Amino acid sequence: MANLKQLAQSLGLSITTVSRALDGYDDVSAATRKRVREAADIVGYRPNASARRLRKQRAELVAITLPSDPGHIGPPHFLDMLSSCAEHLASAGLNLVIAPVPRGESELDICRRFVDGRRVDAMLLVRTRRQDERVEFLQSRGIPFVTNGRTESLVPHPYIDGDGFAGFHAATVRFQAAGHRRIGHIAGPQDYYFAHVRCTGWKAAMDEAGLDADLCAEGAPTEQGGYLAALELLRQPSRPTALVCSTDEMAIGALRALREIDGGEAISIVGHDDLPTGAFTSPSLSTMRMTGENLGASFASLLLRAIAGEPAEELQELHAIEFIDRDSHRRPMKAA
Amino acid sequence: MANLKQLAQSLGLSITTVSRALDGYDDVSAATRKRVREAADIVGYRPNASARRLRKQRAELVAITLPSDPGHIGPPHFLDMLSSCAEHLASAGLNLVIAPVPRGESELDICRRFVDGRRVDAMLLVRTRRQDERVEFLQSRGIPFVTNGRTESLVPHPYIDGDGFAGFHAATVRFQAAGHRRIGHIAGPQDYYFAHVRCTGWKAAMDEAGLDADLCAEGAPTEQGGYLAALELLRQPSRPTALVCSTDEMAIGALRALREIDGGEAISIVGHDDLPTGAFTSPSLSTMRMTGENLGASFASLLLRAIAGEPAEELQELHAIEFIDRDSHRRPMKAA
DNA sequence: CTTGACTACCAAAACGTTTTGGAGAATCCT
DNA sequence: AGGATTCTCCAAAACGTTTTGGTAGTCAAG
Repeated sequence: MANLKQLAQSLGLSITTVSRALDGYDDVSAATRKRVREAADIVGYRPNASARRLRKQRAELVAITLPSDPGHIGPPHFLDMLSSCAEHLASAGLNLVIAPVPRGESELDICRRFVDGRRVDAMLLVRTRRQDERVEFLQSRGIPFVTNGRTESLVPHPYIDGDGFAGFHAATVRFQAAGHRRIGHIAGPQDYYFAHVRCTGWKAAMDEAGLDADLCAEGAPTEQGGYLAALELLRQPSRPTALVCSTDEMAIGALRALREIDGGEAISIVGHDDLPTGAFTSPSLSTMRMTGENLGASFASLLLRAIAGEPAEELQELHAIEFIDRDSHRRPMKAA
Repeated sequence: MANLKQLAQSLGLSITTVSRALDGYDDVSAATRKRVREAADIVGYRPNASARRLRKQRAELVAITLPSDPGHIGPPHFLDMLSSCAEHLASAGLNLVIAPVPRGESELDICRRFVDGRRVDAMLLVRTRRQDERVEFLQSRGIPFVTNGRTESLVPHPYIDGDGFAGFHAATVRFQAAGHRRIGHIAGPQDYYFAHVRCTGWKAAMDEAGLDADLCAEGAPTEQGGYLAALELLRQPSRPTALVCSTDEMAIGALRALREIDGGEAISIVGHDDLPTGAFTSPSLSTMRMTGENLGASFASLLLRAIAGEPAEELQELHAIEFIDRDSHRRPMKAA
C-alpha cells in the first residue's frame, strides 16, 4: 500500500534515509533506524519488487523448464524436490517459476524468452540430452544454470546427477553373481544422457563378464514403452532370464509383459527411480535410486553458488546409486 | 543485450516511436514499423521485464502456495495440473511461481509477502480450510485469487472443487444397496473443507437410511493416519463391514490395518483421489475422483477472468465425482 | 488564406527503488 | 582555536520501459 515516498514523508525524513534505515546501513543513527523500522512495520511496508529488481538489475527469479514430453515428469518426489528447492531459494530472496513448454515451442525458445527478457537470474534444467542445445545456449549467454543430469558438453557446467553407469553396472554384476547369463536391458531413448549412461553401464558389465550384450531393446520412457520393449526381448529365440530397466515406469510395463508371457514369472527384473507404486506391484519391484537427502536443497545451493560466480567445476555432484531390494530381482529361475 | 535506447539510436528514431512500433500502435507508419521490427528481430531485442512491470504496475506473475503440511501435496497429477495451468497462464503473459511455506512461517505470511510486495497479480490457493485466513486476507486486499476447494467464507470467491458431499453420499448409498449396514468413515482433519464435506456426505446418507453414523474416526490425511484410524474403528465391539475413506492415501493405510486384523479381508473399502498406486494394491483400490478434463487450464482461465474483474459468483466450478471401480469395494462379506 | 483533421513522430514524466556523492553539524585531536 | 574526522542525513541520478501530451508537417475543405 505504502511506498517509500509516503513513508518518508510521514516520518519527515528523506527517501534515502528511510531506504537505508530499512536496509540496515550504519550511516543512519540507531534511533532513526528504530523509528523507521517501527513505522514500516505498522504500515506493513514492503518494497515494490519490480522497482527493486529494475534498479538492482536482478530478477530475483529462477525458472525451471518442465518438458511436456512423453513420459511422466520425473518421479512423484519431483514436486517435493521442487518445493524444497524453492524453499531454499526463497530464503535467499529468489522465487522459483515453473516454465512448461507449450507444444509448438522448444525448450530452447523458453530459455531464450526468459534469459533475453532478463526475467531470471538463473535456470534449472531437467532431462538433459547428451547434446543439449539449452546448455549450449545458456553457456553462450553466460547465465548461471544447473542441470539435473549430465551432458556431453565439452565445457563443464554445474549439475547434479546419479552415477547411472556404476548403478547399472552393479545391478548387472549382481544378476551375474546370482547365476544369470542372459541379462537384458530395457533402454530409454539414447539421446537422453541418463538413458545412454545406464545402457553403457549394463553393456560394460556384460562385456567384462564375457557375456553377449545383445539383449537390448529401446523404448519410450513410459509404462507402455517398457511393455513393448520387453515383448521385443521376450520374442527372441533365446530369452533373457533377467532384465535391467532404465526406469521404474518401464520396469512396471515390463512386468505387465512378463505376466502375459508364458514363463515370464521366472524372469528377474530391476528398475530405477524408486516410484512409490513399485512397492505395490506384484512382484514388488526391486529398484535403485540416487543417494543423497534433500536434493532440492542441493539444487538451490548449487544455483546460488553459480549465481555467486563459483566455477562450474566445483558445482558438480555425482551421487552414488543405492539398491532398494524388494521381490522382483530374485525370482526363482526356471530350472535350466 | 540491447535495450530500447540503443535500438532507437541505431535506427535514428526516438524511444517512444520504437516502443510504439513494437507494440503495434498505428500512430507509427507501416514502413517504420516494419523497419523497427526487423531491426529488433536481428538484435534479438526483448523488453526488460522488470522495467515493464514497474511501469505497467503489473507483476506478470501468479503464485501458488505449497503447504509443506503433513500429508503429501495432492495427488501425483498435481504437478501435471500445475504444469498445464502454467502453460495456459504463459500464453497470457503470466508466469507461475511456486511458493512453498517454510517451517516457522504460515501460509498467510507468504501471501502477505507476495501481495504486499506487489510480486503477484493473483494467487492460487490449495488445501482450503473451512475458515481460511488466507482467503480472508486476500479478500481484504482485493487481490484476485482462485482456490482449489471451497471455504465457509461468507463473501463468495472463485474456486474449483469436487462435489465431495454428493460423492461420499453416493458411495455410502452404494454400500447400503450392497447390503452393508455398518458403514464406517475414515475422516481427514475436519478443519479442511474437503474432509468436512466428505464426512457430511457420509453422515447424511447414513441418517437418511436410518443407520447409526457412529463409526467415524479422524486421522491425519496420510497413509499412517488412515492406518491408525482404521485400527480404531476395528477395535469397536461391533465392527464396520465397509469403510468410506476421505483419501486414497488413508484408504491404503486402512488396507494395511485390515490385513493385520483377523477377518479384515471381509471389509469393503473405497477411497478418493485415484492415486496411480491404487491400481496395484491388493485388493486394488476402488476410488473416486473429480470429473473434468484439464483442470490446469480451468484454473488458469478462472485466474485470468478474476484478474479481468469478473465477479466471483461467475467463477465457481463444482465438479461431479465419478467412481473408479476396482476390487476393494466389493469384497465378499463374511456370512452374518 | 484560414481552419480543421490527420499523419508521423517525439520529449518528458512516471513507475518505486537503490546508490552515488556530497553537505552540514558535532566531535576529536593537537 | 583550527583543522581533521566522524555522524547523520539528503538531493539527484539511474535502472528501462510505457504513456501522456504534445509538435511539426501535409492535405482537404470552407
